[in-house]
Amino acid sequence: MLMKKIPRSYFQNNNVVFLAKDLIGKKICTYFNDVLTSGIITETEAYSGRNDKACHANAGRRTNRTEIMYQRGGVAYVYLCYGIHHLLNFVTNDEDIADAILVRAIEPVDGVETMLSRRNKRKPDKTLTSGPGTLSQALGITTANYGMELDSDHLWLEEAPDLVKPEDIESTTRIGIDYAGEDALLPWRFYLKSSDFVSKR
DNA sequence: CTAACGATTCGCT
DNA sequence: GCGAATCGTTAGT
Repeated sequence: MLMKKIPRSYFQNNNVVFLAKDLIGKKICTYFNDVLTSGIITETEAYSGRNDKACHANAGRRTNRTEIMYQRGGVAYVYLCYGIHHLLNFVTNDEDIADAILVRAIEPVDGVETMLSRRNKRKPDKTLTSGPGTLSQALGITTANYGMELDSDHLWLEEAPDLVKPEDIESTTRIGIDYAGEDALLPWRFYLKSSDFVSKR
């Protein structure tokens, strides 16, 4: 099935919360070492560079790590969490506005054998890609892909294969950001209700 | 230079 | 349910 690649301009939308929800159901693909792996995005979280204490680049915070978030939307922000997990984000909005979307879960589609191998697993189940660290591992994404364009030959997104209606999507508070104070209450996490591949209910 | 810690995961109880 | 794993980033001395 031939699907249309999503252009980088898609990520330049100025509403990161809208985009985080809109990304549910879309397909993310990687092509490393002549192997295609892909999955349907089932869970995301929005982070706003302005007025969001949970965001690494909140209030103009500019470091080597967050620098990529200030680029024009359409590139990857990958960072190492707990010294172990590589977490994948999509940089969105315009230049100098450090919005990003964390991909928290996908439903495997192509290259399941490769994903199993990368994850050191024998059989596919919901633990294969239902979490921000595990899906990155399954797709072969590491901090080496920091700054990679999201319409490149190695990492790209495709239009949703199936229609996802607004009522198919649940919105809740974001995970693991208790340090953000009142911003931890924002309903900026989205997931596909019908999917088994969701990190937490 | 030093120390604390994290947008997590896994194994063990 | 709890705690270890593990290291780059960050802020403070």
